[in-house]
Order: sequence, then C-alpha cells, then structure tokens
Amino acid sequence: MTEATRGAGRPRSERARLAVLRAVDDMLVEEGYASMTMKGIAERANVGRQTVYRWWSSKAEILLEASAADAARELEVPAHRDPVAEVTAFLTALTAFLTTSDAGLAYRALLGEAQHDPAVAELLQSADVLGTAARGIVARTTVDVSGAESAARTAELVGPLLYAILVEGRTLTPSDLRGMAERFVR
Amino acid sequence: MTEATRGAGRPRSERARLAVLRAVDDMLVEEGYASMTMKGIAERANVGRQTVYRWWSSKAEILLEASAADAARELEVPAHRDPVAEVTAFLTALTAFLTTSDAGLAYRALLGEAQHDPAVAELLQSADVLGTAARGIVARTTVDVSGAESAARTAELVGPLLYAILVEGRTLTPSDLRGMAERFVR
Amino acid sequence: MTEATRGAGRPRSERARLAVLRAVDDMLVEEGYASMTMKGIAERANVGRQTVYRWWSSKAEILLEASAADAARELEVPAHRDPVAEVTAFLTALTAFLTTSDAGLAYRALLGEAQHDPAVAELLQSADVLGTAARGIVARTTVDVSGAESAARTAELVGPLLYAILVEGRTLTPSDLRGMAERFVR
Amino acid sequence: MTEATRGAGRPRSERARLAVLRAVDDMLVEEGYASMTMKGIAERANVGRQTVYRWWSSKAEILLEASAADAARELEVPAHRDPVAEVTAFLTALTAFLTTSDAGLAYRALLGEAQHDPAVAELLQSADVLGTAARGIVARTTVDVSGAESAARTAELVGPLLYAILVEGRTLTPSDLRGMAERFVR
DNA sequence: GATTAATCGAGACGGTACGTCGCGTCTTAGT
DNA sequence: ACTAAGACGCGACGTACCGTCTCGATTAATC
Repeated sequence: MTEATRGAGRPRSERARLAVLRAVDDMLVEEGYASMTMKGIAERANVGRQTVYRWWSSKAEILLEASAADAARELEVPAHRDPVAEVTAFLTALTAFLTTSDAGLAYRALLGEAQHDPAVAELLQSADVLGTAARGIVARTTVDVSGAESAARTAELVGPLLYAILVEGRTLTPSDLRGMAERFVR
Repeated sequence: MTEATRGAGRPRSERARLAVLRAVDDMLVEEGYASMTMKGIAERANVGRQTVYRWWSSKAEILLEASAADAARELEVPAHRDPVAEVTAFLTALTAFLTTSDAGLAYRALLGEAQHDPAVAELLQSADVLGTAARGIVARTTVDVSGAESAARTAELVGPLLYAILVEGRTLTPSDLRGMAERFVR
Repeated sequence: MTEATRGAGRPRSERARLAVLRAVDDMLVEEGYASMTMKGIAERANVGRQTVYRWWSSKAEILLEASAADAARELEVPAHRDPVAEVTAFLTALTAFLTTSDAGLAYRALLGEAQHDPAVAELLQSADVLGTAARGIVARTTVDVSGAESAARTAELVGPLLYAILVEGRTLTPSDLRGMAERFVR
Repeated sequence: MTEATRGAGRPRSERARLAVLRAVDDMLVEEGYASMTMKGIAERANVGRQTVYRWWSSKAEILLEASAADAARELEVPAHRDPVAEVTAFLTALTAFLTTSDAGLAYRALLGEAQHDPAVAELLQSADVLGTAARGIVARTTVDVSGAESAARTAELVGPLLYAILVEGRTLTPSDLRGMAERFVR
C-alpha cells in the first residue's frame, strides 16, 4: 500500500477537497488573507465546517496547498546562455510573482503569518518555494558553488529584491532588475 | 500649540499610556503577537478598554510606539575606520535584533502583519526603522553614492540577511556575517 | 443595598431582558420547546448571544422567568361558598392551563425537562406553581388540615387531573371535572 | 406473513439488536437521558450508525423497547384478599419503579420527552405501561366499575402518587402509601 | 457452487447549535 | 474631559451530533 492504507469507511471526497482549495484561492484575491475565515471558506466551498477541519488545521495550511504548485511554476525560468539575462529573467519573474500573481499574494500572506506563528514558519520552510527556484538559478549561473557558498549566493540573489518589495514597498523598473542581475553575476 | 491644544477637562493620563506600552512589551514576549488582544492588553495594563481605543487604533500601532525607539537604538553602530568591520558590526547588530531582541520580535510581528494589512504596511514604512539605520552605514562605507544607487545598496546590505533569517530561518555564524560584509564592500 | 450593589460599569439593559422573555414566549408557541435554541432566541430578540448566556444558563431558566407570573395568575380562583363549585372552578382553570394556555405549555415543557435534568427539577420545585395554587384551595375547602395531611390532599386534588392530561392525553369534559371535584370534597 | 416476509439477503443481526438495547440501558443509568446520543449509542454498542437508524428512529423508541417489558414486570402485583393491602402493594411497587428502578428511570425520561414531542407522547400512550398495570388493580379492588368510571378510578389511583414524586419530588414513607391506599379504597 | 441482495462496521459528507472569546461601541459612576 | 468598569450587538472559533451517503466485507436464500 503506497498511499494511506485505504481502510474502511467512505473515502475522502475529491470534490470537497478541490472546492475548498478553489474557494481559498478566490477569497484571497477577493477579500484578502486577514478577513478570510475557516467558516467563510467552508460556506464558500459548500462544504461542512468539520470537513475543512478534518483535513487542514489552519487557513495557512489550505493556502499553501492551494498555491505551492502555482508558485513553483511561476518561478521557473528557461535556461539561457547569458547568465545576466537568465538572472534578470528570474528577478523579473520573482517581481511579478510577489506583486501581481495570486500565488505570490498567497506567499506573502503566508510569509507574514510565519513571522508570528512558528507552525506556519515551519510549514513554509518545508515547502521552500523561493529557495528551490533560486538554487536552480544559482547552480546554473555560478561556477564552483562550494556547498556552503550556495546558501549565501541564494540569499544574495533573492534577498535584495525581497527587501525592496516586502519591506520598502518599492516598485522596481526593468533597469533596476537588470542592475541587480549584473551586480549579482559580477 | 506646542503640545496638543491642551483644552479643558482631565488631561491624558501618562500613567495609563505607560502601562499600556509596558503591557504590550511584556505580552509580546510572554505569549506572542498573534494571541495578544486589545482586550487582553487593557486588562493587563489595568486600564479601561476605551482608553486603549482612544489613543491607538490597533495593536500594531501600540507595538510600534512601544518598540520603535528601542529598535533604532539597537541598530546604531559606532563609526569605524575599516568599512568591513563597520558593516560586520551592523550585520551582527541586525542579526541580534532580528533573532534575540524584544524590539526585533516586535518588528518581525509588524512586518508580518504588514503583508496582509496595508494600514500596517504604511505605518511601518513611515517609521522605516531598518532603512534609516542601513542608509547611515551605506553612506559611510560607500564612495559616490549617486542617490538612486543608494537604495539599491541598502537593499544589498540588508536583503540577504533578512532573507536568511526571516525566510529560511537560518542561524548565521560570525564568519557568515563577515563573509557577507566583505562581499558587500567588495 | 437591597438590589445587587449597583456597581460600576454599564447597567443591565432592561430592553434586552424584555426582548428575550418576549422572544421565548413567542417561540414556544410558534415552534415548540424542543426546537427552540439559545441561538434562535438571541436572534429573535435582536440580542447578542453572550447577553443571553450572561443572565440565564439555559432555555428552561428563561422560560420559567417568562411564564411563572402568568401561570400563577391563571390558576387563581375566586373564593366560593360552595366547596364543590370552588374545586370544580379550580380544576377547570387547571385544565385550561395545561391544555390551552401558553404559560401552561411552558409549564409542561419545563416539567418534561425536569424529568431528565435535575437542575430544571430543582428550579421548578422552587417555583412550585401548581402546589401554591392547590394548597390555597385545599386550605379553604377542607376542615382541620393537620399539616402533614395537607400535602396528601394537595396530591389528591391535582394528581388525578395531571395524570389524565399529561400521561393519558385524555380530554376531560365539564362533567368529568365536576365528578372529580365531588369525589375530592366527598 | 407471520414475521416480516423474510426475503432474500442477509437477515437482521440479533447480536446488533441486543447490543444496542443493552447499550441504551447502561448509558441511561451512567450518563442520563439528555446526554445520550444516537452516535454515542452506536459507538457504545460497537454497531454502525446506520444500523441504529435502520431499526429505530429515535432514542426514545430504543429506550421504550429496552424497558417496556421490564416496566410491566416490575408493576405486577399478586392478587390479595384484602383490597387495601393489594393497593398498598401496588403503590409501593410503583414508588420503587419511579424512584429506584432503571426501567422507571427510562419511563420518566420518556414521559418527560413526551411533554414536548408529540411523537414520543403517542408512542408512550400506545404502550400505556402505567395504565395497564393500574387498570388491573382497579378492576380487582372496586365493585361495579361502569366503564367510564374505570378511567376516573385509575387516575385517582395513580395520579396522587405521580404528582408527589414527579412534580413535588417528595419521598414517600410506607405509611404515606398505606394512607393513600386506604383513602383510595374508602 | 455461483449469484444475488440485504445486512454489517466504518467513517466522511453537508448541516447546525453549542458555549466561549474578542471585536469596537455604549453607558454608567467616579476623578 | 478623561478614567475604570462592564454590558451591549456581532460574529468567528473549534467541537459535537445530526441524519445521510458511500465504501468493502459478510451472510443467508435463490438459482
């Protein structure tokens, strides 16, 4: 048995699972993370309240399941011969993700929640959406990444952009991003 | 009017104000931001609920008032002849601030809240605790900072560390910080 | 202090109190005791749920407060020279109370609840609606009631009618009641 | 068809039926009628929830089936030459039934439920546990019971005791019962 | 002996009431 | 005018039980 023993009793409803994920996705955009409630999610999904609690323990958990796949896809960047071009493309994708995309909106909400809820913090780190995407770029654009250095390079790639957007709330122009990419590559 | 018109009637109670700020400080450490409530703050401070609402409109606002001064002080770093040493000192202070300090705990909570509450975001940007401290370091350690470049340099100084701590939850060694500082200065 | 110390804070709202009692009265008639809920009462009375719980601990308690006064009034019977006539009048009033009156409907519901909830049983016995009314009749229509005998006579007056209505669900004619009264007086 | 057409398919499980009746009996004593639930009964009996609903439509119905036979047996009183002695014996049995016996506990619970649930009321009247037992006594101890009078006599026999116990919650001594019996017989 | 059909246990489903908690407002008396 | 106290209407919390609905597994009677 590869998959959760398949025991007795009525099996989990895929219909309900998808309805909840869909509801969370929609509600995040329509009304924002803060005013989203477990009760509201259940009602929006036409699902019993208990059903939500049975499979997820918080709205953060639902949101992560609802957006992780989208996030990973949106941060994918095709390989490119020119390192600067590739890094620029990644930073552009990351900017779009953080400022425009629905999945990015979810990511910001989760990252925010993680600052005052250790459970969410762990959840988010185990998914490691940004890290995974960034490490790919680092590996392809940097020569001899000596393990320990990889982490530092990742932070240098993602950190400045994250700071500019999440902390300063700044809007970055394409040339800002190009500059960042050049400095990153040296 | 130097102070706030000073009309008739009983003046604002300094005792109540300090009790509230003190309560918020303590409660943040004891039980965390998320489970802190306006009701709880008032009771802890032995203050009427209305009194809290009269002077602050959210727990974020109280928390900012309670911790902004401490934050600024903790991020001050003495000038140093060697740029690398100064930057390392700043990064060390920032690390301590974000991982150990009470004021830093408050800052993280506020930064988190800001991700899903625009009002808090604005509040936090207007205080700009990190930016102010970082810009001082940038100005002293970099030659010819051409206005626009200053912002980019600030992001490069603070961003990587912020990412490592807030997003990755990583623990940084002194040599990690030294390395970061060297790369920052070139 | 005769009344409950009259301390600090906003005083209890008489408006809310009456709205709840009124709502319970109406709902009992409209939908019955069983399907009445604390939530429903609060909503019907346009009152917060907490407000209901603050002053009453169960729907039985509210119902008793709402109907005790009415019940006592409905069971009052004017003194009469002829004992048989007076007892007949009382039994007629009691029949009407138990089968027709709103207050009687409440009483039956409470008496029912009392059978499986000791708290309600005690509540109901302390009010002692039926006993009070019946003892008056017994005292006026029986000579030399030697204390201990009074209780037995009360049971003989009220018991048979109660059994016929509550247990058998029988409908009693005026001549049934007259017969009961005659046998009671001898 | 003597039994229930006996079609194809798996026959009803006697094991399950008895387990449910047993569970209800036990739970009534252990936790009381009010806090007994269909879910709890099923779990206690190690029986599927659907199985309970398939054969009974409410806990009242189960309880009646579980206790009716016991009740009838407990209220049986041997014939006696002396009418007063026989009536006293019956009242004593009835008192024990209502205050001590498990079946009596069930009866009180059902009688209570009947006050606010017409379905239970009908169910209980169709079983008529008390009436059947009482009518036997009335027939044996009274001469010329003219049909219509029988009902009145039954009410006079059972009513006062029922009132004393169920409404007043009084504890009756043997001499109280003897007195009642004497007055009943004249 | 295989098929058929109703049962069994388990347990998820959409609902809804529970009693509690915090919200932000209000109404007191007291300073 | 401001204070502490505390009730107000509101609505989300997480839990429990409702009665229904699948599931796979039994268990006879019928073919």
